[in-house]
Amino acid sequence: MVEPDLPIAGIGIAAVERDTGLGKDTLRVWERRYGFLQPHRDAVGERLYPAEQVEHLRLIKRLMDQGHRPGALLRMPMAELSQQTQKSLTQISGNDAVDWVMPMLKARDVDHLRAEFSQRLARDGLERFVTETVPALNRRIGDGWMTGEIAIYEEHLYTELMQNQLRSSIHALASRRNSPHVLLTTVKDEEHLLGLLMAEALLAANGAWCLSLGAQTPVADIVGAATCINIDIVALSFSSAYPWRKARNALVELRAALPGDIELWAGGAALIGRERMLPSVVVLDTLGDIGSALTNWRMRHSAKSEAI
Amino acid sequence: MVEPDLPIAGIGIAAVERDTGLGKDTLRVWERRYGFLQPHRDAVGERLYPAEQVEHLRLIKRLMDQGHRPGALLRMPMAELSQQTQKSLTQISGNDAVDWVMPMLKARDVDHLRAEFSQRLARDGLERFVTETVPALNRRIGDGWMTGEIAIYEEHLYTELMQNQLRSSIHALASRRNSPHVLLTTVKDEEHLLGLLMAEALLAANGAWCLSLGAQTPVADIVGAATCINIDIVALSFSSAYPWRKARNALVELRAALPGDIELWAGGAALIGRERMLPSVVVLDTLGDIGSALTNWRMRHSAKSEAI
DNA sequence: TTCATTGATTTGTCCTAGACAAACGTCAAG
DNA sequence: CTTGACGTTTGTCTAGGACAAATCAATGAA
Repeated sequence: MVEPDLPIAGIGIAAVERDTGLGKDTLRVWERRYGFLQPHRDAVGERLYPAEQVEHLRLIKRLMDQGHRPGALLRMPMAELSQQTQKSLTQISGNDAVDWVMPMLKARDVDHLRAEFSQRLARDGLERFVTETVPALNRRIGDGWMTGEIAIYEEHLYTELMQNQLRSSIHALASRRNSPHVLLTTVKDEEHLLGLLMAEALLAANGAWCLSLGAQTPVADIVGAATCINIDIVALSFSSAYPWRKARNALVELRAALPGDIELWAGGAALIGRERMLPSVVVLDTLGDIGSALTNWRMRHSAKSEAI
Repeated sequence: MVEPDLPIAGIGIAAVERDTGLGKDTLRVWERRYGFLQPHRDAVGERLYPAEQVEHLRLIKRLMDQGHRPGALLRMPMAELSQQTQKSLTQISGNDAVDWVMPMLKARDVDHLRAEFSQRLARDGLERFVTETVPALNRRIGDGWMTGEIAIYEEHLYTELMQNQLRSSIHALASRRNSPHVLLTTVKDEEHLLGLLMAEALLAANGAWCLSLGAQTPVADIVGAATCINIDIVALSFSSAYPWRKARNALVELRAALPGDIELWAGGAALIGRERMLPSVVVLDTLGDIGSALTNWRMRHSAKSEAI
């Protein structure tokens, strides 16, 4: 009876929300206010977005994540938009040091990718690998996705392989004495684990005792876990795709719910440049700050325990 | 200027969605239809949910995930609700062989848990560990959560530790010749990774070359990846919480989209006893079937390649 | 019995349009 | 250069109506 997969006119609004990260309400209000994007309607009057409009929306989202404001972008025709993206690309790449990843990914050469990751990690050391190589690779992959150079599942594949690499590195590390117990996780709707794993790797490499709860832990659970397991620091990661407003709300809520003697550390692209708006939260602008933040913690902590 | 943290009357609807996983629309329509949960309103008329109502909602969500229907739960008072949870677990437990896990979990003794997992794995071997110990532990943990014996984050904690254990075991294994290339993942809305990892561990232990894409890969991406990476078998996992009808639809859709020479294997509690309804899909009733299914594949495959 | 089909009910999601406040850009004054 | 006031932009909330997908209950067929 149900025989779909006719030449479909588009995808529903929920699917667009999932694919682009733009809320349903936002999509509807853009349409109402700016007359921007008139999706088709199905027999019942529900919106059906054709693939090219979704692509358009993803471009816009990407530029918004880089700091552009919606108002301007929405009035821009598609051509000018891709021109904008080109501009933002050129300032990044040009880093030939990571271009080796693309051919391997295109060739789906999983075994060689794994080997290359291991080799570079062994050669450069975990700290340099995580602070330099991995971010460069991430950017290269992100660009490749933007330009259509690689497909979505290839990005997915890269992420999965890198996560495994990091996990096994972390597993091999032991914690030092006089080091904080750190609880790592992400909040609801933030499912990017890669940034969290990178942070965990650096923390572990610096001797911290780490416990990751994985992605999307409810606030109440974070508080429960942190207070019961004798945790010193709760660390959260927010990817660039995460709306800054939601991140702030989550952090404020968590800070209020957490005992005062447990520190709250947060990092990720979504928070860069917003430190001033988050009092009583330690905002780490870059991965490199983790090391010094840990040193700082140790100093404060040893001073305090000596004082007692 | 912004000075929150007065004795707050509750949290906003977006925060409730984040914490409970129930959609905003759903929360509003429940209120309209069943008069269920009348949250306070702030000065602007926006909903403010007190903590106890959020707790109530989470209990309901939990029971819904176990297959109960909303209609009944929403009319039930809080007391009867917790009674329900009690009932559904007495039919299980009674396995003392895994009771050691509870005290450790209650004591948040992470280091000892890790050690205990490693030790049992080394003693019993990966195959027996995955087919016997882990399922028994999973059941024990599930019961403990239902009885309120352990908190949600403790379950979360257990899952995370066990996943890490399995991942590092898998990492140490190499694939044999004359073994299939297997792509593992779950479909949209199925986020339980533990079952998938258990399957991957068994496959890898039997010499298969495994590639996991993690959870919730879109069907189109699965097909794209499988056809490009020279995959022999696509393996999917469905937890007991997943509606079996949705699982069937996903499998049928995937089977149709996948080239005929790629096999489709599926397993998990959601599929038990439904094999007959899924022609041209290899349904694995128990984890123990994986070994024989692999042997079977090897026989068929070596026979075929000799025939050529 | 066991399995598929039909019809009634439940339940989640989408629709419209109005409203408001937080975030941001701009300009002026210290 | 920084700080504060003001206007604009922009996301999210609210309301009730509507529909279709999922599920339950009962029926008929193998």
